[in-house]
Amino acid sequence: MIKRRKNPVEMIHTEPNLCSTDLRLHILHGVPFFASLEHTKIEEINQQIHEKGFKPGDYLYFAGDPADSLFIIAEGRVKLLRHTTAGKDVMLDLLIPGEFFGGLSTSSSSTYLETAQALTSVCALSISREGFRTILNQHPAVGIQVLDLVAARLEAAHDTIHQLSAQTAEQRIAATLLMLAAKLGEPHEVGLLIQTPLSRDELAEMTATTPETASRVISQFQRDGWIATGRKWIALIRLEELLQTAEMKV
Amino acid sequence: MIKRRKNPVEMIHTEPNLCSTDLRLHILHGVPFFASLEHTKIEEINQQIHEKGFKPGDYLYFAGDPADSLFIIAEGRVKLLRHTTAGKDVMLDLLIPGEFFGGLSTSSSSTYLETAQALTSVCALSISREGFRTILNQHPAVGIQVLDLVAARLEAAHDTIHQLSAQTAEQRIAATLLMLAAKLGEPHEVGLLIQTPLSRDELAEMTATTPETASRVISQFQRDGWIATGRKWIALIRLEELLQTAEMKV
DNA sequence: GCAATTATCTGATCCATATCATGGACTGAA
DNA sequence: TTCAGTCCATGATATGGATCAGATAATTGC
Repeated sequence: MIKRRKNPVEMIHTEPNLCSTDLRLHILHGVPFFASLEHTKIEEINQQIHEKGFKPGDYLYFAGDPADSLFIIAEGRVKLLRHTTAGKDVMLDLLIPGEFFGGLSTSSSSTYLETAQALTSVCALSISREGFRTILNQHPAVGIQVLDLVAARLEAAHDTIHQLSAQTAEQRIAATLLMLAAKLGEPHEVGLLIQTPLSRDELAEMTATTPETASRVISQFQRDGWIATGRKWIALIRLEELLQTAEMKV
Repeated sequence: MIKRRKNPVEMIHTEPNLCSTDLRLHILHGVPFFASLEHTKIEEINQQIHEKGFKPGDYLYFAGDPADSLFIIAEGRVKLLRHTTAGKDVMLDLLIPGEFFGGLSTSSSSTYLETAQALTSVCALSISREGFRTILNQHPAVGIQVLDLVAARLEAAHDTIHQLSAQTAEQRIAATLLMLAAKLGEPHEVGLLIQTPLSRDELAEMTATTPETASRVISQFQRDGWIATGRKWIALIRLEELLQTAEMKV
């Protein structure tokens, strides 16, 4: 019987409301769509940026709130959720430092459609929609890079629609683990560790399954030796087998 | 027993390769992201545009083809498909005149991820990716409008993910009929006619169901008096009941 | 006008996963 | 160290929809 290990996921320790100026500038420089800007431009942008800290479980905003700000994660992890009227949550994205979310809603939709919730301690930077629009007008190269990133998200959403339409729960879970490892994976003695807290509930939210189904599949993957896992953590060991499962013909 | 009617959907008669210059300029003026450009600019853009005609069933391009052009539909209807290895098609979008598709793939994906297929006779305009990028660089307002349109598509894709994750086949079909009526609906004596050829197979492709399930649900909606339907056509009669079905708690 | 083909409808059966329930293990606070 | 709360694992049962099959109706081509 495989003995469960202590949770190897590092809990990110950010004091709420403690984003240093150095961290902000470091993050802003690292944001892909500002990469084409000069240092002085980024410092100008920094003047328009607000910052806020959140504890795990805190909500950055709710669906239905006025969509007046764009957010960028400086530290921590955030999930974007849509709620059903039956109370079931669907996780649309798990975001990491440097990623933006929130105020891209078009003018025809003046409220947030998703809810943003902190998975860990989070420091988030925000800029008003007007401020962001001004940057887009003044710097076409920024607009093109944002367009490329949103187009890439649209392709990823189409991947998900494809999976949900034609794949089994096991295939979707295998594919999701591989996607998370590509995004958040860190080599660790237990395997390629997905470096974020990840409960069976959250995995179910991402794969259109229930916690019970996620638990059955994850347990089977562990018995097969493909992953190592415990409470709120998963590390991949046999990526090749997971890849074959994800791509298997139905 | 409800007697089936002759197909009220008008078959669009476009001679392949016969987009008049008038039609081209009319369409280019109507494209939302060119709305901010002056007439002389649009005529300049018209110089870079190629046109091509397609018969129903023809493929504009296949998944895996080099992604070198952006397309705009001048006339007709096009569907975007992703194929599974098991041969099941998933329809991601049904596009109408004025809508663009194709060459927004980011540089990390140099081939088309979807297949584009003509549902009717189609006249399509195309411009190279380089040409389109030049327009974006020269006209920031165009880039911002394209960004808004792609962001709106991302929201629609998230809607679909939400539906696929948490709704029944009947709810998804009701929601899809309403979406199609909002996009393509024309008042007709049979009801609000979805003005495109639409078989049970195609409806199944859009709703992650099978043609048999689509047929059962559509027959039930007709028996309930909510729609009128026949071979390859559907008209909505009781939109309120369909809306309630789509939003019903699971 | 008729035959062939295509599209739709309906029935029977099967299955993947949800639902409901229970027990065990781990974590954190007192 | 203990206990309450949370998370996970597993079993039994129910169900929505897929699969397979056959019949009927509409359309198209000769």
